[in-house]
Amino acid sequence: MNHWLLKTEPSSFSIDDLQSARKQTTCWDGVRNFQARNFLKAMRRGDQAFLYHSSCEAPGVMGVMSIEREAYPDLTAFDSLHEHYDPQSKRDEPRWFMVDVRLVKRFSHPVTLEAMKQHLKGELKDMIVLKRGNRLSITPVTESEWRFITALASRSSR
DNA sequence: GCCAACGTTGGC
DNA sequence: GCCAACGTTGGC
Repeated sequence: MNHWLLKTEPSSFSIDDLQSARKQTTCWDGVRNFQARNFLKAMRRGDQAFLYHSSCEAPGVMGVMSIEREAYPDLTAFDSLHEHYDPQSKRDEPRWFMVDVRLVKRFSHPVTLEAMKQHLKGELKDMIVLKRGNRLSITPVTESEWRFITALASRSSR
């Protein structure tokens, strides 16, 4: 099983939105970056992913999701009225993909970016999302990073 | 609102 | 294939 981190701006889609979604499941659409897309396509059913809030007051990991459906064509790319429309993505040759995710656990105490930065020289020194200038909306998370962050979340909720 | 960092585009 | 210009991301 692999682990991932998926960014979202809470002003457009937040963990609240996922929690109130039917079956607490949604399609993760709108990814328009090739590297991120390739990670999307590498996801397997049962993989787990952090839900990360970016561009907000307190950026950080808000909870855990599971991959419910593996990559399939992102339909919003075909819709000329959609803000994520991409005329270069064709139905018979899709350029962009999405997966379905389900909320598994909402942290009672999110692991903030600030908290993660405390470990920049330790356990999280290689974490992609913490690297300067990082803009990738989907990144792999190593097994040890995953364990460390979930431990932080349970520790701070005591 | 600012600005550094980065990916993409397009002219050559 | 290079690279400048441009648009976007995201922390602060």
